[in-house]
Amino acid sequence: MPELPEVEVVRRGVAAHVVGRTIGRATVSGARVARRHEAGPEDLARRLAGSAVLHADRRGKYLWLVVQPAGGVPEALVVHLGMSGQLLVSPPEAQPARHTHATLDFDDGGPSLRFVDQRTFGGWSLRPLVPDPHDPGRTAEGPERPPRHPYGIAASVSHIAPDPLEPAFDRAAVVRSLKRRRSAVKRALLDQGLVSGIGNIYADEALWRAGVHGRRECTALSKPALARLLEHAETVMAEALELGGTSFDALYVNVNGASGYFDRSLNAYGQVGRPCARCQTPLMREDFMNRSSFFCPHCQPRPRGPRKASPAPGALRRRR
DNA sequence: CGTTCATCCTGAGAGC
DNA sequence: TGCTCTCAGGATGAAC
Repeated sequence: MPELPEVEVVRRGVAAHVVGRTIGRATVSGARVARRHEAGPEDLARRLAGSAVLHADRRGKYLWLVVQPAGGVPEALVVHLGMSGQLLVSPPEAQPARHTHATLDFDDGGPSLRFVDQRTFGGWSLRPLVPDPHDPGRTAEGPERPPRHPYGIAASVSHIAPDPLEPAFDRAAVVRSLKRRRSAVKRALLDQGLVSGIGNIYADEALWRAGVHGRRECTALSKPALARLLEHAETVMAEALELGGTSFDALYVNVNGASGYFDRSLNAYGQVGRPCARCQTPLMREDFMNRSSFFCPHCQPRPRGPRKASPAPGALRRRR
C-alpha cells in the first residue's frame, strides 16, 4: 500500500527517533518476516543485536537502516512494507499490537521500533551496502552537496531505478526509455525498474493530471507528453508527502501511528462515480493488471484499437 | 524480451 | 448473526 510518500514519512520518523541509537536486543518472530533473509530469522536477530543505527535511507518503496555492528562494517537492514507494513515507535513496555513480527529494543531503554504487518507481504533482511549503480561518480561530488545515499545502497535494491524525488533521477533518460516501450503507459509507471516509488494511487493521480488514459501505449505519446506525465508523478507525490501521505484507514500511518491527509486531495483513485474536478463527468473504474484503475472518461479518453474496454458479453473474467 | 497470471496473507465491507 | 464473495497503497516467479 505504501507508495513513495508514505514510505518517506516512515523514513523520516525512523531518522528522527532511531538514528544515532544502539540496538540492544532484536526480536524477529516467525520465518515469514525474514523470508528474504537467507540465513533465517535467528541469524537476523543475532546480527542486529549490538549494532549502531547510523542512517535511515530510501529508494522508491524500499527503506533501509544503515546499521554497524561493533567493530564491523556498515550494512543495510532492508525493510519493505509490502501492502500493510508499519514501523511504529513505542515504549518498550507497551503491549505489542496484533501482527507485530519484529522488534528492535535499544540499549538506552528508550522507545522501541516495531514492525507490524497484517498481510505479511512486507519483510526485513540484512544486506551488504554497495555503490549506487545509477549514480556513478557520486563520490566525486563536492562537500557542499551531501550525497543522497552516503553509505551506498542496499544490494537488494540495486535492481530498482531511482525515484523522482532523488537527484539521480534522470527524467530525460526515462522519457527516452518510455518512448521505446510498446506497453501501456500505466504499466510502465508501475515498473519499479524504470522509475520507482509509483504505485496504484499515484499512477492514477498522475495520469488524471496529465489527461492520459493508462492503457495508452507509451510509443503513442509524444516525448513532451511523457515528460509532463513524469512531472505530474513527481509533483503529486511531493504534494502527498507534504500532507503526510495518503491514509484511507489506520493501516497507513507514520511511526507515531498518525494518518496522512492526502486522501482528501485525490482526484482519481477510488473516486468512481464522483464528478471529475475538471469537467464534472463521473469517474469510472476498470480492471487493469488484475487491479483497479480510476479515470475520467472525458479527460482521459480510452485508446481506440484492440478491444478490452468492455468485457465481451458472457466472457467470465473472474477467476475461480 | 514483454505480458499475464497466480501466489504470498489478513481483514473489512457488501450482499444474501 | 453469520456465511460467502470481493477487494485492498506490492513484488515475484512461472508460464505463455
